[in-house]
Amino acid sequence: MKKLADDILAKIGCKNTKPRKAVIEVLESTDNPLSAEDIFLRIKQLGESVNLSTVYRTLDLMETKSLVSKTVMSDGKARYELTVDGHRHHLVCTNCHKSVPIDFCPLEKLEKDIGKKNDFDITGHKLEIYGLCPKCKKE
Amino acid sequence: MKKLADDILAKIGCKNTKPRKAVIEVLESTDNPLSAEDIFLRIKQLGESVNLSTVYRTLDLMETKSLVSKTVMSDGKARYELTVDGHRHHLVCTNCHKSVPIDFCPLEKLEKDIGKKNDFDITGHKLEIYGLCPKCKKE
DNA sequence: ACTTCAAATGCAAATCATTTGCATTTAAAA
DNA sequence: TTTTAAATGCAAATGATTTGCATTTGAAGT
Repeated sequence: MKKLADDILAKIGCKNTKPRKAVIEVLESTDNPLSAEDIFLRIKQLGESVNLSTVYRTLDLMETKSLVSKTVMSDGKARYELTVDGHRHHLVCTNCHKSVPIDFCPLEKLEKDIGKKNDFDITGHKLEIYGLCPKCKKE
Repeated sequence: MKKLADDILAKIGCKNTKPRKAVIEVLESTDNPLSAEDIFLRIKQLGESVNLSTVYRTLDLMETKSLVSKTVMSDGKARYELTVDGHRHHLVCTNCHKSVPIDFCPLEKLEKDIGKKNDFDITGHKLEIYGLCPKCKKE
């Protein structure tokens, strides 16, 4: 079977290595942003071995190619997610740090106007909504 | 003359010290988010002396009291700004890192609906719009 | 004003996510 | 296969932020 990971690596025009495939496959398998270490650990759980540096290098590479978005969260760690299926925003629990993707973007229509008004060439945006998730509410 | 810094410190109920006043005054004097080091350097320029640790401690303190908002930017450094006059979003130049405050918030009305839909207690959000500023566009 | 003491500061050392240098390995072009 | 630039692993470096601790200081009570 053909894997998305292979397509992505082919598109970037870089070597199709096992560590890179592993990183992409982990990112594919979730809809929450993951930290480099999350990804590292999940790869290990799958029985493979990668170096954390390589995870970082792969993520950086993909970010430069706009295939991954990087967001530094308030805990000081960055979270990464595939942008292959369009950008996405999240509800983030301020207690347990879990996040839930939301399916719309209030910026899409506004960006152009804002850009014109301020003479900026808008290239993107980042939005996160914070709160307490159902579980943490109860505690 | 009465200073905002004094009011703020009184409100938090903590000691009114020179370093803390200096941090708040620097934050008051700008409408861009500043890094801890930015603040540290500006205080020095004003002829005063503070320790960088103290700047961090003051910012942390104020963040816990919701008087300052902290945003970790993609360069890995956090930027801080007063929230005294309500929260605010910014246009951030991806080239020179300058930022311009924008005066509206597309989330205000939507937050409640999103919260209900996902069973979250929403406490806030963070939004940044990226692009090239007028200067950097030309280069 | 003076005393007292918890709170705040300064300094240096520690932390921790991320980055980097370099020797070794590997994908893929010839 | 052979070749070679690109990628990896490992350990050490980096850099923003945090922390431990001895010293200083604001402000509450006298």
